[in-house]
Amino acid sequence: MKQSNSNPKRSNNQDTNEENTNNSHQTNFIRQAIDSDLENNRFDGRVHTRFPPEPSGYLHIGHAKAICISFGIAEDYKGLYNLRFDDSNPITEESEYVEAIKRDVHWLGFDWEEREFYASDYFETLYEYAIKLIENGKAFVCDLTPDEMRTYRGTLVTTGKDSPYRNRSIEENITLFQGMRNGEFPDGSRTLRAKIDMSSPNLNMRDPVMYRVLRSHHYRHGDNWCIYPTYDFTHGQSDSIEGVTHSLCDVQFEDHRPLYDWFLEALEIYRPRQIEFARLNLTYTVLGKRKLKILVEEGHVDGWDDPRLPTLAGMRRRGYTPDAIRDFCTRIGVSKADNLIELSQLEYSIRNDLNLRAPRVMAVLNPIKVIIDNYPEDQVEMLEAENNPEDESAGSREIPFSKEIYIERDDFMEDPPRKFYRLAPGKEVRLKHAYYITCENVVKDEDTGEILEIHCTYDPDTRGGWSDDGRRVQGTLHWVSVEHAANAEVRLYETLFTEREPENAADGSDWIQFLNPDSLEILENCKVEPSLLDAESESRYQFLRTGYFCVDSDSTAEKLVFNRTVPLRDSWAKMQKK
RNA sequence: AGGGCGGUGGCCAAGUGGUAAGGCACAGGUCUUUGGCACCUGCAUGCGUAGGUUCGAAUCCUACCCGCCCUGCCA
Repeated sequence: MKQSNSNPKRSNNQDTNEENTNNSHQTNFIRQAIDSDLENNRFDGRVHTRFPPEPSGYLHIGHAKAICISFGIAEDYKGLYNLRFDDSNPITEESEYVEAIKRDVHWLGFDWEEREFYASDYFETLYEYAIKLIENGKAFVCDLTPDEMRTYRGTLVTTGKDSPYRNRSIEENITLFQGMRNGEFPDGSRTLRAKIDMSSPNLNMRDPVMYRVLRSHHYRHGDNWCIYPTYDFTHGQSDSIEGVTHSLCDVQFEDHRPLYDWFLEALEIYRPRQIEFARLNLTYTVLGKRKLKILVEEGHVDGWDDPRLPTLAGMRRRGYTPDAIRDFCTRIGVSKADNLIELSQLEYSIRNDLNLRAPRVMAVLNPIKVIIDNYPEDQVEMLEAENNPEDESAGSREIPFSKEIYIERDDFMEDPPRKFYRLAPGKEVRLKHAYYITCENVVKDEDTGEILEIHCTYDPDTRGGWSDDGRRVQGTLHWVSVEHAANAEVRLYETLFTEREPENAADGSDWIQFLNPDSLEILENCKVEPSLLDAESESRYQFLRTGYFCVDSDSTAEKLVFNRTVPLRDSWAKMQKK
């Protein structure tokens, strides 16, 4: 019955497969730097990293890259990694984001154990650090307004000028800074600044702001503070406090590294090493907190977990697996060069993963009815179907077959072109797991000419899809029994943007104009095999011959809802385009 | 224009003076009860450009060109 198994060569390919997938020992410049630190015993043989998101938005695939780099390296080196919320700006931060970020990092498969930290928990220490710098004459309270400060800072090509408040006495600075903390001054009226060098070519070194007066409710510390430290005065010290060895971040912070080092040296505290890498860019989408936020808040998409979004929440809902995302991250590598990764690279990783784990199932997206004239009127046969040809342990199931079935409208053509291996008048095809059928005629709507039903005959000797006479058929179609079909809504997604680089398309123009009006197509009238009736939310399937789909959270027993994660590769479609 | 960082095939990316890994994409083929998967083959006489050093240069030197980032009391 079940044809003695497929290709024997398949099992021999394990080795090559292994090498291609297991890229975790790929080297890159960061690992080399760590290797060298290990050799020189720079951090007593420790490797300790961190991922420091600001809880002001959801994580996206670009963050996944950063997480995989920082946490992945720590895992490989048998080191430790911290999750630290960089929450020094109360205006944009919310605990909803904290929860979402934790959920997403866990989902990706990383466990930071008890090492969950909040930069805001270091506020008191940071304050003491600030006092210490003032006492050492390395920080001062400045009364310049934001506008004035901008003027004093100078430009890229001209040096800045010292603030007139730069030479206050230590005592006065202490008093004033305490006054700032005590709420004696209005928002924005004073800042605490590091006393570095107003003529530095690196603008970050031109007496950068360390503290600002800001009466804003902190999601974690309420109204305990009315001064908040800036990123520069928070990040490095947080790394230092936590004993991080390698602080891996985006290249945009390269210019901040001298300042990162300066604060730690001035404070005479432990100094981690910051190393920068290039952020991820992906074709046909935007990555970047503020842009994603605009898409969500202006209603261009349906929330942070809209399956069209490159957020981890959206990708999860779309059907992406953590393994696929991590595989993607290792495949794209790490360097400092600007990059723009092709979407096909991501799609490869998810197809590759789902091919091995997603059960096959039959679903007709655009149904057309087929009546098998010579099949007994009320007969129902249960036919065996393997669940996954790539995984024997997945077993098999039974699916009902009867006189009336649905097939895909695209699988029939009245006047087919050459090489159309599907159903057409007079042609014989195989119904997957079932029988060979031959098309005899079609019934059309007299007015519109639309095909209403297709009449076929079947060959009872081909049960299971095999013929003893060695006869071969050109094509194999998926189908669903009319009587047993379950109704489903299927959501098909295209890229969110029509441009490969929405941000760099027609120069200077607004990226949002390139939103793809066809990014979502809803098919209401899909017919799926009954085994799907008890499919759980987020479970993933391969709809035979069409793509990978997952059960959406909107799905109910009355109305199944599926999201298309990614279509199968389609060489027939490709051929037709030529 | 000042500073920082980059430039290896369509897209990523190894390469660290000894004669251009690998992946994705693409093209062709084998196999096939998924036009899927898998498998095979092809795909940089050249590493931003021009000079130089060397027996030998993507790797070293010089000059130039191009790209990205930096003028928030955001991170």
